[in-house]
Amino acid sequence: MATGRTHRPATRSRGIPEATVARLPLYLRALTALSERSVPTVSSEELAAAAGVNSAKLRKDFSYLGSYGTRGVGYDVEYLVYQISRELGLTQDWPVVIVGIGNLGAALAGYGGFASRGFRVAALIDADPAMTGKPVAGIPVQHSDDLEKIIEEDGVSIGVIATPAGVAQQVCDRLVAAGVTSILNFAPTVLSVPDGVDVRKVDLSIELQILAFHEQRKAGEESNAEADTDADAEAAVAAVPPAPRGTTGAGRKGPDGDVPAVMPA
Amino acid sequence: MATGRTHRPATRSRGIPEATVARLPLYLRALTALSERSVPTVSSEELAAAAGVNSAKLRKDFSYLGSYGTRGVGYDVEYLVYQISRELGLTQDWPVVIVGIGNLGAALAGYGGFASRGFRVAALIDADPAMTGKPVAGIPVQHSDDLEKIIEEDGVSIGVIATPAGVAQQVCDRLVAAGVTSILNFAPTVLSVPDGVDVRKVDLSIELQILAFHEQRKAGEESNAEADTDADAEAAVAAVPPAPRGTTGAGRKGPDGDVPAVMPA
DNA sequence: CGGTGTGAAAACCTTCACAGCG
DNA sequence: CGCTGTGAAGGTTTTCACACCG
Repeated sequence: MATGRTHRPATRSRGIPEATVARLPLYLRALTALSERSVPTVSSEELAAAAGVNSAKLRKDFSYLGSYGTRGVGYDVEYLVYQISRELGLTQDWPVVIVGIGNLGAALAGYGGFASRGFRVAALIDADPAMTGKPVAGIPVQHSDDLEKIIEEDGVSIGVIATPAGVAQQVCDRLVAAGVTSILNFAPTVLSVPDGVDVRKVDLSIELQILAFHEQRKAGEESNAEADTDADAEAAVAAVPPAPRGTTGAGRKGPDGDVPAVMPA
Repeated sequence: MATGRTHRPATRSRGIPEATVARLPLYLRALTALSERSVPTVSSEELAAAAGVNSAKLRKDFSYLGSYGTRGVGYDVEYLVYQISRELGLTQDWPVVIVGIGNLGAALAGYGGFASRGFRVAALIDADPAMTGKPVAGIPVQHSDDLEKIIEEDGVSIGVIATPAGVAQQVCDRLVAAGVTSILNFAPTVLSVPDGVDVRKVDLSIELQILAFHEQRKAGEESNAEADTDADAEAAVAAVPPAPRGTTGAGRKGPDGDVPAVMPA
C-alpha cells in the first residue's frame, strides 16, 4: 500500500514482515481488552480467536518479536501489551494533524481510538475561513495558511488527509515539504511522494467494490451447490465478446451475460 | 480479511486472485479519469503509473480477466472500463444500508464515490430516536427498529456498520439475520459471522499504528545507517521487561503507566 | 518498433505438525 | 500434560524477461 520506498530490503533477520506488522494492532486491541478485564495470561488459541486470526499465524507473528510466551501456559497479557506497543512505537506519542475538516475529518477528530493509542491530535486544519476557530471535538480548527508553521512547531511527522480529492495532492506536497513523513490518505486519489515518505490509503468505495465482487460471485453460485461455476465459465468463453473495436476472434474469457446496456461514459 | 468462508479454494482456473480483485477498483478509477478526459487508449505503463502500481503487475492482473489489450498499442479505455466494471459487478447497482449515523456515518452517506460507482444508499439507520426523520445528505434517517423491514423490502445485501464498537456485533447479527451477506465494518471490533457472509473492515487507528511503526523505524535509522536497531532491541529485551512474571499478583491496568520509560532510543 | 501476454523464478505469507520446554 | 516456538511444506503474489503480435 505504501507508495514510497520499499520497506526494508531485509538486510538481515531483524525485519518484521509487513503482514505481521499489519496484525500487531489487532493483537494489541484484543490484549488491551483482556488487560482491562484483568486477565493475567492468555493462550495463543484464545488470543487468536479474540483477534480473528488462527493460532498458528499468531504464534508465528509473535516469534518475530521474540520468545515472549511461556510453554504450557501462554502469554502474559501485560507484558505482551508492552512489547507490542513498543514494537509499534506507541510508547511515545505521535502528534498528528488532520487536514480537511468535513464530516470525515470531524469523525476522525472525535475518534476515541486515536487519543487512546499513542496518537495526539495536534491540530485540525481546514482551508475554509469560515471554519477557522470553530471547535471540532474540542479542538479549534486552524486555517491552512498556517499549516507549515503548525507542523514545524509541533514536530508533527504524521498527517491525515481528509480533503476532497482535488486538493489532496497539493495538501500532501505541503505536508511533505513541511516535514511530514507519514501520510494517511482518505481522499480517493493516488498520491505521489518522494522516497522515504510512507503513504497508506483508506478508500471507502474500493472496499465496497471488493464486496460487490464477492457478492456477485455468490449470486452466480446459488443455483448449483458445489463443483459448479467452472462449467458455467467455460461454456461462456465462446459466446460473449463485444470486441474491443476490430476483431472478435481473439479474446479469451468473458463470463456471464451480455455486453451492452449500462455503463455511462 | 474476510472473516467468513475462504474464497474459492480455487477449484479450477476461473478464480481471479484476491490481490488482483483488490486492485481492480484502482484501475477502474484511473481509467474513469482517462475516460473523462476522452483519452482513447492507454499503455500498461501509463495506466500503472496513474494507478500507483507497476506495469508488470497490472498486465498480470489484466491477464486474469482476458486478453483485452492490443499489442503495440495498449488498452482501449472505454472497453476496459466496461470489462472491469462488469467483473466487479458494478453494472448492476447495489442498494446499501448504513447503520450508525454519527459523523462517520454522515460522511459515508455524503460520500460521492458511493453513488457514482454502482452503489445506492438505500437507507440510513440509527438507534437514536432524535435522529429519526432528520435528513442527512438528503436522505431521512430511519429508526433501527425498522432495520429488518428495510433490508427485506429493498433487497439489500450490503451493509455498512458505522456504530460504536459496543453495538457493532448485535447490529451485525441483525443485518445478517435479515439477509445481508456482505458487511463493511468501521467499528473497531472483530465481527463474527456465519459462513457465506463476507466482512471487510476499515480501521482508522490500525492504519495509524502501522504508520507509526514505520515512522519509528525511520527515526531509529537516521543516526547510523545499518544494523543498530538490532542491538538496541536486543538490549531492551534483556534489560527493560517487567518480567513475564511468575506471580500473577492480579492485574494493574494502566497499559503504559507503570512500564519503564525506556525506548526513545 | 512498441507494448502485450505469460511462463518461470523469486519473494513472501500461511499452514502444518511436532520437538521440546515449563 | 499443555502450549509455545519453529523448521518445513504448501500456497499465493510479485517480479523478471522475453516470445510474439499488431
